[in-house]
Amino acid sequence: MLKATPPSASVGEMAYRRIRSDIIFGKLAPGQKLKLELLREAYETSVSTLRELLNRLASEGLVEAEGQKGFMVAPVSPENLREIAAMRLLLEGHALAQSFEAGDMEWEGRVVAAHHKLAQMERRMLDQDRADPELWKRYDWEFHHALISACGSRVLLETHAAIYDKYLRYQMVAVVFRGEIAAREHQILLDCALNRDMARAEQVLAAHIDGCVDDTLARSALEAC
Amino acid sequence: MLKATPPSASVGEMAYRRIRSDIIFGKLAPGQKLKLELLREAYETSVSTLRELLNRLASEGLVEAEGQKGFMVAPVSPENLREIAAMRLLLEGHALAQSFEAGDMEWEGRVVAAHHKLAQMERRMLDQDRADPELWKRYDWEFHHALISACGSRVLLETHAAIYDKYLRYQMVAVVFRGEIAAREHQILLDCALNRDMARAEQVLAAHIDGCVDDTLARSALEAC
DNA sequence: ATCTCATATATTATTGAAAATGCCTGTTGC
DNA sequence: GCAACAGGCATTTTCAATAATATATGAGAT
Repeated sequence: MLKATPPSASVGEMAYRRIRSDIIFGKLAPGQKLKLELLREAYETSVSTLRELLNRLASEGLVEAEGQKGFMVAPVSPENLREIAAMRLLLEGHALAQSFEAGDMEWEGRVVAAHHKLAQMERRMLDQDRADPELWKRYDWEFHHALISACGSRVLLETHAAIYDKYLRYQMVAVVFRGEIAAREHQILLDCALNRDMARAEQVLAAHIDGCVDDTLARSALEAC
Repeated sequence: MLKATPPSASVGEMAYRRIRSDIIFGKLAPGQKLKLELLREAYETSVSTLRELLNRLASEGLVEAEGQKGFMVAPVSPENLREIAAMRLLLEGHALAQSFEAGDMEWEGRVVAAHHKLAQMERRMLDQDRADPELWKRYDWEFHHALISACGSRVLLETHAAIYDKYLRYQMVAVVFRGEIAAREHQILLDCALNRDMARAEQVLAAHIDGCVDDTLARSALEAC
């Protein structure tokens, strides 16, 4: 997810990242039609290159591609959010359990480091000082990813990453900041990780995700979709 | 998965299905380099169109796309098979439980119908008479899909379908036919569904999948990868 | 007024060619 | 003999133009 830009990247790869990011962070609105000609100007690339990455995004589920009628940003709905949240919980919960089993010292280091960065950021966000949602969400991702990084399954990690990004889009369209609650839950998750307390971790993770879903649904006009 | 060809389909869509099928059924070998020019001739389409669907397949994980070096069929490995099998079990098990909860009469009908077709096919396979692995595997898919079709989550069903196809490729590269065992397990799964016996279903499903994995690993030269 | 059909416009899907990049080979210098 | 560099070939990546398809517009009939 949102990898920091690797040294060199092809034109298509750059455009892919930009469009993907613009969808996730709501600059391209859900349901919006994606006209090739307009995108070509906006992202400075040719239609063929565009079609390549739009197909990729369609396969990921961030855009829809009903045949012969072009592309549009994947629409959002409360049901879809709930399904994605449930999916995230299923994948992340399972990965968490396996990570707790297999995690070594190296893993603990990653978790502690990621939590430190996230916690600092959360403190800053609460001070209203320099709120940078994109960076904050990157740290949130890095923490959750670190927690499950010892699960031992690439397939699981990749599937989780794909779902996480879709989940993230919902959070961004209704810019939620459940600062204090989330921060406390992150703290608890860290403690659970270090003590390998899976039962409590699962519980907190469920509350963490469900809470965000409720918040997102409540604060946005999503119900009206 | 392997939808029966819809009435009209665009050139790209046709080529996509053919290549996808050729990968899953082993006509395009794992690790094989996919040269645009050769594919263009073989599938009678242009490079740009090809790149569109190769990008799609790359996003699905059936081909790899290391940047500036073209495409190749996704390689196989024992670890990857085990990860995919574990993933299938996680998704299918969860979906099964929810399906058992929510399944109505309509669902039971679908399950019974799908099982009937599959059972007939399995009988035919055992007679060595007209062995058609592609059709057999389609029915296998339809049965497993019917079982979880009442789970209530599109996201879950789509994610499961993607994983199932990758799993299927492993079965095809080492054409396994565990006829009698699989048939009996399918029968038990049907009974469990009608009786909503989730505990036993989970158990059988795990054995079903694990058994196939062991068989695939044992019968193929996959260990050497 | 509204519905239908034909025409025109806009948009997408597909193609083939040009530019960029990686890869192999053969040669030169040490 | 071996390593490194340069040139040429193979392949991929990107582009702009053509063909196919869908959407919008408007005239004529009911």
